[in-house]
Amino acid sequence: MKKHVSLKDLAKELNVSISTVSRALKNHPDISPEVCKRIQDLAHERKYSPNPLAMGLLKRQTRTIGVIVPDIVTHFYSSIINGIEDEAGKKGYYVIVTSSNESYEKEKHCIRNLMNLRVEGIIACISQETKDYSHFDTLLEDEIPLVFFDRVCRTEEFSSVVVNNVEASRQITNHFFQTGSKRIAHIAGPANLNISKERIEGYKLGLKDCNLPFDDNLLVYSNLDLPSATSASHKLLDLQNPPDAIFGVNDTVVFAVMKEIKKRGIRIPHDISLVGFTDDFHASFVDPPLTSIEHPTFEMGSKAAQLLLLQAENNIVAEPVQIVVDTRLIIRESSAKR
Amino acid sequence: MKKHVSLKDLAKELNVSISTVSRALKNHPDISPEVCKRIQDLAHERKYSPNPLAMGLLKRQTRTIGVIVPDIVTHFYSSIINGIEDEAGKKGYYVIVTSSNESYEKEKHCIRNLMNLRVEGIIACISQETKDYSHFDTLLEDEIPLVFFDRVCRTEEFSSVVVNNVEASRQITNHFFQTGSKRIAHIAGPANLNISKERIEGYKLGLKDCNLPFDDNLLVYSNLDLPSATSASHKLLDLQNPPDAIFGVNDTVVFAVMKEIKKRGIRIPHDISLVGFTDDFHASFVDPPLTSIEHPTFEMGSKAAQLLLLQAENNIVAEPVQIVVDTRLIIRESSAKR
DNA sequence: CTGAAAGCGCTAACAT
DNA sequence: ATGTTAGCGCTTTCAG
Repeated sequence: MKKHVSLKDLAKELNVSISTVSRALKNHPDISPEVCKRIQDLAHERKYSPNPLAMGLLKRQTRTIGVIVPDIVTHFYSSIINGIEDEAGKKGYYVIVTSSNESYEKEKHCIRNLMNLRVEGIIACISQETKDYSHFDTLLEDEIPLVFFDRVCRTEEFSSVVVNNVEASRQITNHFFQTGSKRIAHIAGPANLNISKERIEGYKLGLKDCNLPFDDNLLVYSNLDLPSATSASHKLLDLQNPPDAIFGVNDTVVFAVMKEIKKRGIRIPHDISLVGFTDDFHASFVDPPLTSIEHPTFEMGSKAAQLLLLQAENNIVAEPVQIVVDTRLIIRESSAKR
Repeated sequence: MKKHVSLKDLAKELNVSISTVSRALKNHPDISPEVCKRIQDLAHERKYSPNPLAMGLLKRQTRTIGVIVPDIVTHFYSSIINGIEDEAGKKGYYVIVTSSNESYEKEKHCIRNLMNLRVEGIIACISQETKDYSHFDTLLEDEIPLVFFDRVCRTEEFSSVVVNNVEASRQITNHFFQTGSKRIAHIAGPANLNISKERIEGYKLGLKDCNLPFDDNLLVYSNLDLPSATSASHKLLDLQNPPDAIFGVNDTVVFAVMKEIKKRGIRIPHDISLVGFTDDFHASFVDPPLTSIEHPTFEMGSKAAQLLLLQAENNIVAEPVQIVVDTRLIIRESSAKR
């Protein structure tokens, strides 16, 4: 790699001082127009660009923010990253994306890494394993802004961007009832996650709305991977009195359920209605097309970035706020019993 | 954001010089064991970590590599990014991911950005719009290693990781013939891309293998987005003598075709066999499950990173090599005519 | 064994 | 209007 041209190089070539060059490139009024032009021309010719490391060292800032996602290949996360990068890019920030792979240990590692890198803030979605939240203390201590999205914790201390989980799953439950389902089941995520708890709460509220009893057998827990979701669906389908409707904590889980249902020759939605939760890009391509809760992912990402950059740019840690974005139930054929 | 502790801070606290601290932390043999221990203990207590900006400035390296993808939400790319990050992480490099959004202008912008950031190398997949390749000259001039993957150019000058495109689409064509198809169509990508050209070449070779004539009407071009793919499928389905088999340049295109076919009540694979090309994670979830060419995406990413880091770490621009990874035809129901 | 000094590239206060 | 200097955090000669 060749050495990039520096102010010093330009200064030497033009027989002026480094500070003159520095000022000229910023159109400082003190510099005489001709000198200014000569310097700018040469800088342009030599393709000068300021060294961000030197600037960062001087200004004690890296113009970089870190992102921690449970995984990067799920459409939900990559789409949120898209929103984050868009917003950050507009403000001249770089984004370092790291993945916890749903592991608590890796999550801690990501934080340490990003802090060592001197990011000016972190946007995170906690891993499904994370039950202890003390690893975020260091951010508080060092006054590094942190914004959570989707899966959150310590919301009194950190800002967050979430969806109306309770309302959304209540809506799903009601939708099931309105389309003729009576035994509505829910495959929840890991019990420690707020999204799991809130979606369960909405589920129960929905049952109440419909005057349906809560049946213990119809609420099962699953980790957020295919094998776990498959075995969760076994639990439901093997019941003596199986459900006539299932909704899962997210689309990935529901895709697995769908596969299992088809394998058994059960018809969707005739025998069992099925609804997902994040409206993955592919929800409309599966067969039958999946009813799901549409998340404004890009917007969630850009909002989280806005929240973060507001703090990073002003070098403050603001009072925590929580932005709740609205979702929308997209009704497709998987729940069209009637 | 609080100031991170520096060597200077530690030195002051212990009444020693900065250089002593620096040496102690590296277990330099010159430093007396007790002093060494005292320093290391304090450093640990104060959570000292070296400032990467200062190090980078000194060593003229950022330990950062840049990635340019056409988009980040497509599973193919996010999975490759996964492989890149894994490999880079192991070697202590950070990864900055940027997206061209399939735009030539944005691609140029990404390169400029990454170079200004002083990345030590770039891994790129060119956008569908890119027909002129001179924007990569600057990398050559500055001797910054560049590795292409999937969609490549200037392979005499830059290393690359690609798949056996010709062979794979030849295999698809033969598979169609063997399962009873006679009028085999191909939806190709933009004509400027190597992947389009090579897949067309394999298609033609496959036809020859099967003694099938090449029919101009059965080869249509599409951009790599849903609307364009939809209109391409119209062209094929509206033919007086429509095809009985279609394969597309990638899965995204084929998903769009599938939707269109279903809308018209045509049966897959009974009336038309369908085959994709990247074996997107979701290929097995659509209905019917999609036959496709499985790409070892994670491996492609890590191989590209290996190729790049070998150069970055040794600060050389090596002789270009091309790694061709093998793909595998995964036969599912969308092409199971018999 | 330890410290002082220079320099990586840059800015800004302080000369001139 | 331009130059000099100090310092951001670190390593590495060179002195002692």
